[in-house]
Amino acid sequence: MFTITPSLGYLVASIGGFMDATQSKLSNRERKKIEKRQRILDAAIKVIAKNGFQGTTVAEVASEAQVADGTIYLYFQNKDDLLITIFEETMDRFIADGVKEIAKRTSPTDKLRAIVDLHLSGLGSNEDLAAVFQIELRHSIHTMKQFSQTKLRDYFNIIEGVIEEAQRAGELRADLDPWTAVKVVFGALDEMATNWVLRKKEYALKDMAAPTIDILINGLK
Amino acid sequence: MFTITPSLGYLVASIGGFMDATQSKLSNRERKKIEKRQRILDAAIKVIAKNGFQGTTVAEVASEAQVADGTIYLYFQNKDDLLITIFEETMDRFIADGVKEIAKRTSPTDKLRAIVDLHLSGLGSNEDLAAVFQIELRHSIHTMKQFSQTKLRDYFNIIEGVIEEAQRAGELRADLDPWTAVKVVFGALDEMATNWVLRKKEYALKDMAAPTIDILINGLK
Amino acid sequence: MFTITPSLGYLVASIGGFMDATQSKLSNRERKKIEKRQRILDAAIKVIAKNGFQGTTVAEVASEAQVADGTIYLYFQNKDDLLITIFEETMDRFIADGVKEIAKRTSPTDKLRAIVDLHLSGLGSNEDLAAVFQIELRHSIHTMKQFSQTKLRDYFNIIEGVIEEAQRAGELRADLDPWTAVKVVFGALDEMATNWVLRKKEYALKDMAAPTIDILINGLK
Amino acid sequence: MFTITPSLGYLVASIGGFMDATQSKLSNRERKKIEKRQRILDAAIKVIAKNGFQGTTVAEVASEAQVADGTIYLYFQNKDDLLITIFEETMDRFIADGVKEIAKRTSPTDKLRAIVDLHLSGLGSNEDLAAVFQIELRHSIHTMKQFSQTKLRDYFNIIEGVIEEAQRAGELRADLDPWTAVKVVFGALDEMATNWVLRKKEYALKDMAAPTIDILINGLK
DNA sequence: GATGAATGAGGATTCATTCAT
DNA sequence: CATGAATGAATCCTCATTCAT
Repeated sequence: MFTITPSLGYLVASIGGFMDATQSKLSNRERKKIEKRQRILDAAIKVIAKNGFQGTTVAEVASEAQVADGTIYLYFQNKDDLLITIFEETMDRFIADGVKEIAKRTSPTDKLRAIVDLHLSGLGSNEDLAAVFQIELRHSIHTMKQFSQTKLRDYFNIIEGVIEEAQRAGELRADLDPWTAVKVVFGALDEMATNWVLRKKEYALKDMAAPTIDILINGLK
Repeated sequence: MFTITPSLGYLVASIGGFMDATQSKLSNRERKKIEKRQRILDAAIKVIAKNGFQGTTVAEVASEAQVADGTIYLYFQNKDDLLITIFEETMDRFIADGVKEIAKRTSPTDKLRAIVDLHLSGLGSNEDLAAVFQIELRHSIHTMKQFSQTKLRDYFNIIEGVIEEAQRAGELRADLDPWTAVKVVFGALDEMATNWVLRKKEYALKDMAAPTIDILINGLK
Repeated sequence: MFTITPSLGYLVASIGGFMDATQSKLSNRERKKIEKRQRILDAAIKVIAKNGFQGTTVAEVASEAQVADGTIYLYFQNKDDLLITIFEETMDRFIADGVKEIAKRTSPTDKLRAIVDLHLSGLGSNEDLAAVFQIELRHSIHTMKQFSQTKLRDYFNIIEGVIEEAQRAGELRADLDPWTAVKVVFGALDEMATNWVLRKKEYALKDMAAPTIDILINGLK
Repeated sequence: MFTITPSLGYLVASIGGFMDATQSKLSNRERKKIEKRQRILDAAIKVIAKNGFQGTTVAEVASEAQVADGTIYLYFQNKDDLLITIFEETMDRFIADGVKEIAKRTSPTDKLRAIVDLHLSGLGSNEDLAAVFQIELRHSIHTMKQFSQTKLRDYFNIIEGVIEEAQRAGELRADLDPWTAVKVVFGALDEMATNWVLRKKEYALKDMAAPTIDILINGLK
């Protein structure tokens, strides 16, 4: 049976907490702040997707978000923090969704299918976010020291957990190193997404889910 | 039998010519220029791998190459050109090597094995080059308009050719779209390399060749 | 009677509008911006007069104006724009003054006298501005493509209008091509000014008005 | 009778010497050097006319003259020296021609006519030279300290001599300050030339000689 | 809280000049 | 004599960040 690794436990909890916060009753002032914060994040995603992170000026994000330059700094520590926040909040959502979908299924192979589906449909539904994720973040993970690779590792852990479970259940070859298998799976998904971004999205990313799953499960079987 | 696609023919020829040129008799002055050019490129790879492309100053490349700042501009049009040249010359070498190795083999599956081997050993033998390739270039392909994706497409074409050949020979499933298969293969290789770079190379990249081939060929079979 | 040519009408209007704007109630912030802008322009005139346009660094203008380097770029697009603005705003003032003085007089010969007077006293009252006008601008009109010769043409048109009026009134020879006469008049004024600048102003420029008028009117009579 | 002012005497002598030098028998090597020097000067005039002095690179002059960059420095001290030489040698020719033509005529008014003719036809026959003279040199006289204004003064002296002679002969008004008259004359000629250069030479400059003389002599009469 | 004017450090690039060949 | 590769000082401009209003 698949169990959430300890390192993921806090996530579910914290996300839950976050959710609660947004749903609880907020004063008008607080609601406006949260909305403005989100407007800035959305503006950042849009602008970074177009110009790249380094090519993006704080001024342009501010303009796109319809706030003053200085306002950005009331919500984020600096330009880097903007990117880090985009990454972390999106990963939180991804991981939470992944955990939830996995919990719904019993067959490990189905769980793997669900991950592939979620990954590609999640990125495929927001072109700008996909561009930021596939291009800008990869870059920053390498450059920025502060960049938490924790979230990424969490995501990998989920996939690994599913694969190990499938191996134990006899649905996938047991002789494979699970970590290598994770990389092949993630690599295939990642390349699908990157390619889709670079090719300017001539097709729907989620349509690539079925053939990808086909090859992967076959290869791992 | 695998045949070099027309679009690749010129490459082999031009590289051959280039090789001849470097081996032919050169004046002292010409030899020095070629050496200095290479010294600058090597310095650029080293510095870009460490600081990222945007984080790299021309002055630092010059200093690393032990030339004056202005000298860089005698050999390259601008900072971008440095990156583009690194990409194109490396790809030329990769593609030429790939074409050569493929020509040596008759079994399509062996050809695929050779590609995986070459890809991972090629990047695994030069850590800095790998970092530039996996991180900085991916980023620049997205941002820079001038970036020729031709070389990348050439490389993809080679892989695609091998896969189609294998399908025709009955060694791989014929029902798969070759282009999707190419992406899965390239994606897996790419992720292996990126992961190796981000994980700071705790292991030898070429050692990942065997298990990767295993999964891929199995999945495509 | 002298009538403002259509192409000049907008000028008078716009200058009027501009004047109104500066006199209307402005917030403190707006007033400061206008003052700072003018301080930069004055600094630029001073420094360019001393070192020439190419010999002038943006840093020196900033230092003279007691602002940061970057501040220059909040008010002007680039270094060229600084020179163009000096030219255009000064010409606007010149032309507006000219039009006003001409309107006050009825005798065409008097109008010509007024132009000569204004031209020489205008330049003679600000040594630095004169240097920029006689030396640096002449150069830039030739080099910079963006340089609007419109203002200069406007000024020429005013002189031409007066000369034609004088010819119609029988005060000046009617057999002369007005355009040639304009060049002789402007040439004389221009040379007076240039000479004064190059000779380091050993005399008052406006004192040259009377003898210049004498020769010109005599020659055109 | 017109007499060469003392300050001009040396000129005629030195020019004579120069002439002799070029006409005397020269070794092949010496002839080639002189030719190369002239090729560089001509190239400089052409390039400076197109790009302005500051916009001109030594490399471009060298390329236009079909010599190596370093060769320029075998013939001229530095970039400035190139411009100064163009000015001085051209002025020498102008002044020598002027002196010669004046000597041929007896009527002071005719002498003035000759000066105007020579000035405009001299500049009008070489567009590039005219551009350099009217635009670039004016600028450099102001900026460069090393710039000898002696030659210009010599030229002015010639015109002044003719005007004084004409006044003594009763052909021109005696009440005018000759120096002012010189400026008006030179100013008119100069403006004609500058205007011709800036207007991209839509007409022949020498055709402006007659109407200009008309106004000037009338005005001075 | 929000603004946006001001700052000034930082970096790519140019080009006159030199000098080894 | 001539070459042209190499130098490196010099400068325009950008933009993240601050802070007075």
